[in-house]
Amino acid sequence: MSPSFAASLRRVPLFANLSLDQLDVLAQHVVARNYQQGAVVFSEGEAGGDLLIVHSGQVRILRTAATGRQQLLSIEREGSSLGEVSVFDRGPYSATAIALTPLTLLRLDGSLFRNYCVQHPEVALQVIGVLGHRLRRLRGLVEQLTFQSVRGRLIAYLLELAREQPAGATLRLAENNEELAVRLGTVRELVSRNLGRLHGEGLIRMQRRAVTIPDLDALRTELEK
Amino acid sequence: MSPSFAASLRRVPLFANLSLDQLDVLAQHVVARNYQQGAVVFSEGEAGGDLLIVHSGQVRILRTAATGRQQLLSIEREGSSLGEVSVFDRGPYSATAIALTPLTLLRLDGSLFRNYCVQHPEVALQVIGVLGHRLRRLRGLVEQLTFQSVRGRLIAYLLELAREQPAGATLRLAENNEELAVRLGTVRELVSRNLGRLHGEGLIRMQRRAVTIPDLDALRTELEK
DNA sequence: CTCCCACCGTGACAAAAGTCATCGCCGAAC
DNA sequence: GTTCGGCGATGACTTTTGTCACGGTGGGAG
Repeated sequence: MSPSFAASLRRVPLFANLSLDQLDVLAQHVVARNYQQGAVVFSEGEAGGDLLIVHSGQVRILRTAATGRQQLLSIEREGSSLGEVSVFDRGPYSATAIALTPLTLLRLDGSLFRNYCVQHPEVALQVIGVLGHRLRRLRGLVEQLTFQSVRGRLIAYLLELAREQPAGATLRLAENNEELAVRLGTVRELVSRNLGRLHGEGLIRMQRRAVTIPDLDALRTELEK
Repeated sequence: MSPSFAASLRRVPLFANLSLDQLDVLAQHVVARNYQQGAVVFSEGEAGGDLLIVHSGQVRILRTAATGRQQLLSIEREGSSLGEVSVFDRGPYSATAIALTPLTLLRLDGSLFRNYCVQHPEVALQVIGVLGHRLRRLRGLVEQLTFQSVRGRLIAYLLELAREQPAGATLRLAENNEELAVRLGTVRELVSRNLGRLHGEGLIRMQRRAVTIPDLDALRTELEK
């Protein structure tokens, strides 16, 4: 017997407006699949078509260049959905998805989901909401990439991390410099140098991968120029 | 008497699935407004909420930095819609819209349109389609910005223009270097220099603003490195 | 015809980004 | 304890990007 995924679907924003009964029905159409950490879930250009939902774990969504350089677009966690765009325009995936942790995805047939959206416009509106959110974030990324230096993007990211933390707390960089580089759209060395420079200037303190920001405002000011 | 805008609405992809009668109904709720060339339709951060439709003319959608530099996100023409994201999440506009030509926009009340999407899920699906398209384009932009030099982006743009032309034809640059810079996310001088360099290398021929590409493949190859 | 003015082109720098190679350190495996 | 491998730091350069300042030009307004 396959387990019921209704409980998992309940945590999916896309399905926020559905009743438990409705979730049960959907859950019966869902197929689970596991991925090892580092596994490629799908690649840019590949044909998509189904809706994927993160049941557990995290996925990196990124774009890859021929040179091997990568740019992180987002990280999707439990409850997030992937590949909605492909579901609706039936086009290929426009990015690559790689399991950041051990990962379980639920797959829902594309045409089934499309139909479901027609039958349940609330769900369609949620899809719109999710896409809208992505669009906003992506525009932010574009802005950072065109207007800010690597330094600026790094500072912005540190400030973002700091916002999720109690003020003054030391934050652990979960990623290594290579991953940070992918996030910021640059290369390892520049991350290293810029962290070093920020440290040298006293704007951050660092020991190992633990960062403290002695003066948030000073860092913020730095961002404006 | 206000004119009927049903004919105009017919050309809007969002409403592609609606009958003429339905369009007539919608048309009655629409308010037109004119803008001079160069006029700011809305600014980033401003509160939105209504759906805007390009009745005639063109709008530039762009993001602006504090320094005055700009990055073009898209150009919307007759039949395109603006501000869908704000309609559905009721957030502020995430970009600035500026009339590129004399412009007439139709405005449709946000909550009315949201309701309409619930009543007519086909319309909601079209919204999803439009947002999906934007997302794809924007990801392409992100890729260009992170992986390509100004030169590369310029070449890519020239090739894109060339694709819309009969092969071998000379293409007119409709934009001046300043506007090209905004499109490519850089500054005027770099556009000038890079065009000059491409010319010097024989990859393009230029007289005034008329560009010919003697060897498309040569230019394409150039892009890969 | 002449005078502007909007645009283009460029030289000269300064700063940032990216590449390559090398060194050192820490922690896990043996 | 020793070894090895992954990761971070960094020096030395090259290339690209961006800034400032000027000089030139062509086309429209008067």
